Amino acid sequence: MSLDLILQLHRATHRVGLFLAAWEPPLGVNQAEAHILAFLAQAGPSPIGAVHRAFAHKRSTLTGVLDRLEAKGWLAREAHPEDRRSTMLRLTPKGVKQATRVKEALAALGQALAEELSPHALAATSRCLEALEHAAERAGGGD
Amino acid sequence: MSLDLILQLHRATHRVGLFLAAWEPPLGVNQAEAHILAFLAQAGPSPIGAVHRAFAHKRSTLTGVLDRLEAKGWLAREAHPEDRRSTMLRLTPKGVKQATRVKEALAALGQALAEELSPHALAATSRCLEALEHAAERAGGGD
DNA sequence: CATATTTAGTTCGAATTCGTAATATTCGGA
DNA sequence: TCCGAATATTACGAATTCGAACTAAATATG
Repeated sequence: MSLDLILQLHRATHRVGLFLAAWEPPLGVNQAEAHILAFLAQAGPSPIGAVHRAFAHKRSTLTGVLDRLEAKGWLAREAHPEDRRSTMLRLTPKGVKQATRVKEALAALGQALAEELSPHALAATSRCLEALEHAAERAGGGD
Repeated sequence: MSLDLILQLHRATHRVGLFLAAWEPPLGVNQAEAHILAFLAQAGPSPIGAVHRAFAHKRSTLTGVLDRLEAKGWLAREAHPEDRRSTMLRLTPKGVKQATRVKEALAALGQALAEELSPHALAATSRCLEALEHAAERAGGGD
């Protein structure tokens, strides 16, 4: 049953957090911060809303996470050129360096995963997670 | 790349939380509590260690969650018949009722998911998540 | 043009989770 | 029997997340 799948999803997410926490030398970021660094490194400068949609954090939670990353000097809030309500996020050079370390850790996890699963299986999982997101969103989780 | 997969995993987990929070009538539990109720309903009376392994919460966190569930009258801590260090968790009748509601919500999500994906795809995802858990655990996330 | 609604983001207090250390009890093996 | 490991609790401050109210800017509506 897919009840198990949901519980498994939760467990796997926790385990990824433990994995990142155990990385040597320590990354110095928690899971939320790590993911946002990785996202910005990949997507380039992005409005806050894009990050919000990418992770489905509460907005207030996201503000706090961004505050911390900014305080560490890893990202900067800039004016959005086309919408003065909005804020652009850009990694600083130090932030890029930090994001690289996070990506190394995630890549190592991906490597370990790739040894056990075929690319086809990974792609199938990605599609399934996407379907899960859509299903959850449609059925009520709209923020 | 599987970097995306990890980010996607995080996003999907959050969306499940939003889905549960939006369920009507409100479940009255947060995600951690909901999952533990569902787990116990499915597994039957279980030692705390089993729940800990099932979700990879910090032990101190788990103690707090169990305290709340016990305070609400949904579960009881009982002596373990074979190991007097350990504690068995058993849902009360009220807890069973509550767990049923949680399972209905999760089943609805599973239903929405099943409309988009084949059982085969769901099974493949389950295997992939399992591999991810093992990979993360081996590579450093041992608690 | 004036007003209402929507969208983007922050603030702040409360609830939750975490990290760590200390304690107690019991199990299992040498 | 004795000692190390395992199971769980407690305590408590710190860090994180959340919920609700709020500001400000853009957009829609009449």
